[in-house]
Amino acid sequence: MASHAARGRSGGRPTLEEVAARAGVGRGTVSRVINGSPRVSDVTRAAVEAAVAELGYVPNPAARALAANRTDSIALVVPEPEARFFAEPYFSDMLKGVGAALSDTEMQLLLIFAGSDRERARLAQYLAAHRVDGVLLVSVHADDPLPDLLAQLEIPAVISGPRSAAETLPSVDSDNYGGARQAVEHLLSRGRSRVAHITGRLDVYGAQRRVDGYREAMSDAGLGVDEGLIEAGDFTEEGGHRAMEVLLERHPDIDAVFAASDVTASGARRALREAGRRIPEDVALVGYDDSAIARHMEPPLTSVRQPIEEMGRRMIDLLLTEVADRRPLASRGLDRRQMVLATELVSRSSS
Amino acid sequence: MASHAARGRSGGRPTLEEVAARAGVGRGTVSRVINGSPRVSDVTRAAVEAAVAELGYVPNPAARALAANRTDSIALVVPEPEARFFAEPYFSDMLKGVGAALSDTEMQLLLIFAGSDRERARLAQYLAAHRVDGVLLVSVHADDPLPDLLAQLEIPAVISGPRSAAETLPSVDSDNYGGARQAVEHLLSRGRSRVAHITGRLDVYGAQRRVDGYREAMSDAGLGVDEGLIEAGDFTEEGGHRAMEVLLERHPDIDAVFAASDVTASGARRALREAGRRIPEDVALVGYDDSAIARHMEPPLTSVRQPIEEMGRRMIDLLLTEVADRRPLASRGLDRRQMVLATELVSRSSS
DNA sequence: AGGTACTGTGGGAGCGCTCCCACCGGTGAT
DNA sequence: ATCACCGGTGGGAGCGCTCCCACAGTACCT
Repeated sequence: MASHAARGRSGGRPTLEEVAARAGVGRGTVSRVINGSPRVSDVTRAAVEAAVAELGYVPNPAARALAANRTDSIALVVPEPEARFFAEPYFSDMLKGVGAALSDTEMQLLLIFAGSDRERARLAQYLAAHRVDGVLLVSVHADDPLPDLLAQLEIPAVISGPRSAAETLPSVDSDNYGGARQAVEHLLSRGRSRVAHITGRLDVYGAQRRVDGYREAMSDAGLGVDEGLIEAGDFTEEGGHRAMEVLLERHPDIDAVFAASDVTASGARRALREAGRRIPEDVALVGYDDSAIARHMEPPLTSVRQPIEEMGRRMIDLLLTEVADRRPLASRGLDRRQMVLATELVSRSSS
Repeated sequence: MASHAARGRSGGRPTLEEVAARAGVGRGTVSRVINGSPRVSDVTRAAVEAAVAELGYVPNPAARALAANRTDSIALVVPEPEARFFAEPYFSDMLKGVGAALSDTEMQLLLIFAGSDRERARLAQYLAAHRVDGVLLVSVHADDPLPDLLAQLEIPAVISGPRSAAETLPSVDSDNYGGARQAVEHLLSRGRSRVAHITGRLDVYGAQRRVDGYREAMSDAGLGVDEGLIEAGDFTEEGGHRAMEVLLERHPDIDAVFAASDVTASGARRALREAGRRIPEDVALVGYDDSAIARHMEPPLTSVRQPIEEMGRRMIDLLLTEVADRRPLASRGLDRRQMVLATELVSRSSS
């Protein structure tokens, strides 16, 4: 009869109230069971769970969000046009790690692109409406206003790749400096000495750190730093190609290249081939990211592996902590909030 | 003073009520302005808009969802592992079209992968909670239970690529049959006659239709259909490679291949190269999708272009109509709900 | 015996909207 | 004048939850 009344009344989805009636308990108790509170006796819990199952009850997320003031979803914000998102394996790996970390959770992930001004305006609106409990920021440029907006709206955020050495947001990064050193030291250990570097976009802090690593590895090896061996790229294939052409023109005797990304290395490889250079006989090549591109290049590309999936997972960990701790910002320490993960050199036949 | 009271009371985000007080009107009126109802005088509207701007009011989506019983978001469901999503340009193009169509709207797009059983269970839960107003289904297999689940939950859905000739869901498709005919007729017009076909996954209706197109084009040309010239692929590079090997073994005299996707064609190309066949001199090759792969292949690949972005846009149109019309399903006609878009052959040097 | 404490429970209040009905005054038909 | 009607408006009710306070019951001290 209770069941009949419950089902009959609405014809639509059952509510908490109906489950409560069915189980012969109060609303509060059902809510406790649904939310896994320990303060419910086993008997009652079982009765409620039975009622939930019989009625096919599923909580209404809108009601929950309104009452509890949380959405149970977080956004992965990509401040790039979609095209780059698909082109660079970095993002798909990141998404994989994030997805994995989230699959144990009730949290829903939203993927938001903010490449164009229009998309950014939309995003701002979205955030202002507090449609997410937290934000994962990937690939942010130094002058991006997004972090400030987030701070102003008091939305917890974690950034991958700090914007500078003085990053205030919690961040997860790989050791760009160390990775670059590994790459250069590897090339030097192979007997190369005219090692060039094609950088990434220099408004990305990680790209700068790779340059630092390159410089110091060269200098520590007693080779000094020839600024002419450094040429700016932008993480794209085309940028790598162009930079390599410039470098070859300037220093035809280059015997090794450290490129700031695999995609960049792929462009460099093309330029090297066009110039009749053999890889690795004439010029050894090392990339960064250890993406699918590296494995499938001809010859297979030596590359610095960043634990990107792992980074994604760590970012989620940090973010969920931020979201859970709703303590005032000031009372929190900056202790465990900046993490740096080690890189690994994957040696293949290009070097 | 009103402003002071409004801001002072909560310290948090302003509410409709506070905007109303500030503008000296009732709640209902503010709601009307926010939602663009025409039943508001210009003077009042201006006053409300001013108050909204001054207070920086942004509607609370949770409250709105609860009261209005809609979420203003739709999901793009990809029943594939993420890897395939990134590997196949089909999805990124689709996403682009969908995103473009949605950018004029208040609707938010969610991207949901349902590759693993675990992800599917999550998705089912998500849909049961009615967290989206509608669903876009991409790349659905014939035996997928998702459409039934959606029907049962009464969630509007649009499918890209009908599951069969008797598809009941609204759908947007490209003319697979016609596209295949174009491809084959093109090869025949180039003087080829031993034309092989590497199919897609045959549990995808579109792949079947391409086979139909191939068969009828061959038969209409008076060449008859040699079943030995048809070999099943699965839309992957590896599948294309394998199928091509089989075909070459069976019919070494093949002089043309129509592959069911560019990725498949890429695999076929590799097998042809390995067998010492030149493209197009010995064997002409035509793909399907006109993706970036086709443009960058060597030699550039002739391919059938599907207007994927356009399909994405049309799907959104259909879906938004479904969502708006909340009429009982029975009272609706099936009239304009199945659309088929024309394909176009892009001729390049592989044929 | 009377506290005191704690577990388990019920249910009121309230989250911020939308929906809808009631109402006001002005207009045109009768 | 009378009435119907309509554009414009205010505000009550209610959406389905969570939060929290109140309170019954049991157990364990003094």
